[in-house]
Amino acid sequence: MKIGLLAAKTGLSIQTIRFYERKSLLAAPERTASNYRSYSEDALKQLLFIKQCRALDMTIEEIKLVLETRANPENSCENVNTTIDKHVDDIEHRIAELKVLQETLISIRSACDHDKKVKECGVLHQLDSFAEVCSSSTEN
Amino acid sequence: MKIGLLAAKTGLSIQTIRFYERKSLLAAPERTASNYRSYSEDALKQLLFIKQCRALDMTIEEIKLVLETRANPENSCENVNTTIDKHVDDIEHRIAELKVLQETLISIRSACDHDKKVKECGVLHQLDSFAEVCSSSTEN
DNA sequence: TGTAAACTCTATACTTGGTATAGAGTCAAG
DNA sequence: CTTGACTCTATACCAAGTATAGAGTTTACA
Repeated sequence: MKIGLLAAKTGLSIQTIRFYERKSLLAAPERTASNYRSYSEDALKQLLFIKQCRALDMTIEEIKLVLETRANPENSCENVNTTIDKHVDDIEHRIAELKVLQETLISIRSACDHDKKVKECGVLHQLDSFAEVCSSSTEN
Repeated sequence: MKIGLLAAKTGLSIQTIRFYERKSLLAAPERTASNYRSYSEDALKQLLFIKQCRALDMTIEEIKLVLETRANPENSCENVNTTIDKHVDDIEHRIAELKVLQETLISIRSACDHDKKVKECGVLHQLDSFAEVCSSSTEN
């Protein structure tokens, strides 16, 4: 099958498929006489696997590692599990960071309830205050 | 003050300061006879303000908007508040997405408790299953 | 058979928020 | 007077794609 059909079947864009090939996530396929890429069913399955991994927010390097491991059925799957575990950890950290951020933003936002002028805006004053504190502390 | 001192005072790198200038977040400063950038205290305050906004994960475009609004004390602060509100919303969405992701990953991870071989690894089978489902459904 | 639309090819530039480098010029201390 | 620290511009790089130009190919329809 040609790249357009593969793109339609996977829901990925043509450029993304070529991008994955460049990144060695997907083996370079056969070419027709006119130099068009010609894909097998295996390529389709591989792409769907990759898409699933990307949906789990794994990086291309992580996916590459998983694919390499998967390629040999006798391999230990240890580093696949390690990759997933690390990934779970990363996301946990990110969620924690975003929660702190969220609270900070909500607290700042509460400083200006109504539509005021810039000079009276509590939000802007809050954003400023950090700058002032740091500025004076560096003047020592 | 020269850029190295400004970098030390703000905790930003020299390249980042020049980058903000290129992005018009920071006005181009005076230059010395030898073409070195020469910054005022106001530039320091502005940079700390920007740093605070970046710590809140605001984009450069968002910060630019806030800075422009802030520049005129008689302006309404409405769009500053709108920016913060939108930002809170964005983060909320992102947290929700990450939570779903986290659950999916943990569920997948639970499919392989011990260090097995690739062919027996429940994690890999889970990652595969999505591909198989999609693959067969596109064969209709 | 002609031709126009739809498809594919490569190569390149753009995005965000910086970071890192090369190669050149400048300044201060010993 | 030279060495080291500083600064300058310009350029390339990162992730994970997206978008474009300009050329060649295939398919459909008249």
